Amino acid sequence: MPELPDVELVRRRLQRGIGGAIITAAHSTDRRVLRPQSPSAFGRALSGRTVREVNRRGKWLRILLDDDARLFSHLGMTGWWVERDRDSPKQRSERARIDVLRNDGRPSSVRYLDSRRFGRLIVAKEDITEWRSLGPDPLVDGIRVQALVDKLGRSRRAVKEALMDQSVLAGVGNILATEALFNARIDPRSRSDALSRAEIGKIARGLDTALRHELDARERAATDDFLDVFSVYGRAGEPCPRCRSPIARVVLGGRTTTFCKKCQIRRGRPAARTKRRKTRRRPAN
DNA sequence: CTCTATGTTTAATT
DNA sequence: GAATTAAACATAGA
Repeated sequence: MPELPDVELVRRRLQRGIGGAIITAAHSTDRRVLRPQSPSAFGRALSGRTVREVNRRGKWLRILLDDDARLFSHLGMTGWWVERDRDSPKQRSERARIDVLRNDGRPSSVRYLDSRRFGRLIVAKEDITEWRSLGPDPLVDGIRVQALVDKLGRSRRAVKEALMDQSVLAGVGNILATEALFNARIDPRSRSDALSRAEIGKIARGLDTALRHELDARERAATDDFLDVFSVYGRAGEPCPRCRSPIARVVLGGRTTTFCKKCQIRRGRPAARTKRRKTRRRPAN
């Protein structure tokens, strides 16, 4: 579930649950999620510390501690944090837990759930490269059209692939990019550097609209379940909500992309590439 | 059984 | 070198 709106919701939840609290215990034994750190380092770095604040940039969360150490959390594809009673049993997908004593005196516990384990937990003394190399965050920094023009105008990739580049705008994933381009009425296969300034302005607006719509839906949702509040994402074959023509499906940058061929305008095509012989790589076994 | 999935990194290829 | 691509990671659900 994690794209920017989901991660922002999780940030607020963590801030409420453990912001200002003393960590009484922290455990994780999952070497996949902790890669490449040792499970003992996780507990050692967190236990006894006080949580100063919980921040977010793009899809990364940062939990700042009183000794200036910090825990970074990326949710991958299926990661999620939940607040539970301290004695609440471990779920199958639980990969880590942090138990705290809040300053209102109430004990609490947050659990990291992640069935596929694409997510990561990283303890560090300073900001990690993955965090520092993120582009501007649409909520934290706002979306500046000129910055987008500078970046998109220099890329020859399909505009949707460029939008999902975390150094262009942090937090834009497959859903947001798909929805933003539908709102902007621009074909996701358009060559990024073929777009006019006005069109990039429309993408910025479309992104802002999609972002607020999803954040709003997340805020009022009663559960953590996947929310289907999208115009075209996941709707291949269904009628376009604007013109009723069937929604098309293509693959860009390895990700399923849906759009309306009728009302999303194409601006140039991706760079011509020489045909390539079909080759098969043997799986690393 | 097959196919798909909200993300990122890595190795291979142009 | 850069840029682009498919595959890999691991699991659940339809």
